[in-house]
Amino acid sequence: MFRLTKTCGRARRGEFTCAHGMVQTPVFMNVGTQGAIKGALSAEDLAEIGCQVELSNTYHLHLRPGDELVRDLGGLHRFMTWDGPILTDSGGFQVFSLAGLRKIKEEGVTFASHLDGHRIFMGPEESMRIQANLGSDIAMAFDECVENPSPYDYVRASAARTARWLARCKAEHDRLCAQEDTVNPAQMLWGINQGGTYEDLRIENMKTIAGLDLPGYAIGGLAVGESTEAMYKIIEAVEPYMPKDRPRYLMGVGTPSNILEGVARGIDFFDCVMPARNARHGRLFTWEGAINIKNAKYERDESPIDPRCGCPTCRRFSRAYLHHLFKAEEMLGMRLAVLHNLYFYNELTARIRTALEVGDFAAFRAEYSEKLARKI
RNA sequence: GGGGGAAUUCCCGAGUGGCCAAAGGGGACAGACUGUAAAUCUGCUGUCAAUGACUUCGGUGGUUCGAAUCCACCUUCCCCCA
Repeated sequence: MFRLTKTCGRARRGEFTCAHGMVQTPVFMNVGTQGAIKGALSAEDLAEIGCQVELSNTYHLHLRPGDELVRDLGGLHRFMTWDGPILTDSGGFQVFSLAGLRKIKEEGVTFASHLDGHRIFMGPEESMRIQANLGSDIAMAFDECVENPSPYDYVRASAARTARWLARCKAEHDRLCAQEDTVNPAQMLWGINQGGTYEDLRIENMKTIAGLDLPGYAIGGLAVGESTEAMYKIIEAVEPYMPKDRPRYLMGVGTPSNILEGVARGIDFFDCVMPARNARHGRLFTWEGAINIKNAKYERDESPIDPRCGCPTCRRFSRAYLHHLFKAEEMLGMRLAVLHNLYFYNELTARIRTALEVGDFAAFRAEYSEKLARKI
C-alpha cells in the first residue's frame, strides 16, 4: 500500500498504491470539491496538468447532487470520468468553514444547508456512508476542524471527541466495505490528528489514533488562523509520533513554500484550494514568486507566465493575453490561469520527488523555500 | 425663426445657499485568498510642505459673511413647434 523508497532527513519519497493506481509521493492532490475543479477544468484536463489524486467533498456532494445518485450512476470515478485515485474529505472542514450554520454534539453535527437552510445531520457513520456511496479510494475520518487559536479546554475536549468519532468511523467503514454491493470495497479510511496549537494535545491525540492501525494519517486543523511558524512547530512536534510506514497528509496546506517545508518535516500528501482560487483571482505562481496578472505592468508583456513552465497555458499564451482576458472577464482567462497554477503545484511536487531521488533535496529547499514565497 | 431643458471630479450620475473635495454606480489602480457558502472580498481614486491648506462642479461677471447650488450674459448640447 505505502512504500518508502528514499528519505532525506525527515523528508520522504514514496509510492502509494490504491484501487485506482499508484501515487508517487510527495504529492499534491488537486481539489475538485463538487466533482469538478473550479475554473472549468474536466477530468481530461487533470491528466494533462499532471494530477495524481483528485479530491472531492462529502458535505457538498451529499447536498448536491446527492451521494445516492452518484452511487446509482456508478460512483464518483465514473460520474466525473476520472479513473485515477480520489480522496474524499469527510465534511469535517465544513464544521469549521460553516461554523455559523452548525451545532456540534457527541453524536455528530447538525448543519443548516448553506444552499437552502434545511437541516442535515452528519456524524461519523453518515460521513462514512456518504463516502462509501461516492466510492472514493481514500475516505477521511469525520472530525471537527477547530479554528486557531481556541481555548485549551475546548481543543482538548474537541480532539478527544474527534478521536471517539474516529473509532466509530472505523467500525462503520469496516462494515460498509464488507457489504456485497459496495462501490469501492478497497476504500481506505485515514485518521485525522487534531489538537489545535497545543503540542501536548497534538501528541496525546496522535498516540491515541495511531493505535487504530489505519492505512494513513492526516494532520488537520492547521492553516486555520495560526502563524506559519506555529504551524511548522506543530508538524515538527507530531511527526515523530506518526507511523513511519503510513502516508502522512497535511490537510489543506498550502502555499508552494508551505509544501516544500512540509515535505522537509516528513509530510507525503498535500491539498489546497489556493492554486485554483488564486488563479481565478489572477494571482499566478512562478519559480521566481507569485505575480498578479491583472497588474498594469503586464499589459504589453509578451512572455509566458513563467518561461520555465511547460503547462498548456505557458506553451501558447502571453502574459499580455492573460492580462487582457482577466481585465475583460473572459472565462478563458480563469481556465488558463487554473491550468497553470495546478500544473505548477504538480510540477513542484514532481521536482521535489526528483530532488529527493538524486539527493538534492536540501539544495532544492535552500534555493526555493524563500523564493517561492515572494510576490513579484 | 419660436419655446423648453441640460452642462458636476476618468465615465454615468446624486446634490438646488453653509454639515461638499462633493452620495451612489462603473472604470482605473492595488491588496487579500491555505481539507472551496470565494469568477469572492478589501482598500484607493483633485493637488500639496497634508489632524491643515489650496484648486475644482461649461465660461465670464455679479448677489451674499458664505455659491456646484441664486442672478446676468456668453458657449455647447438635447427636445418640441414652425
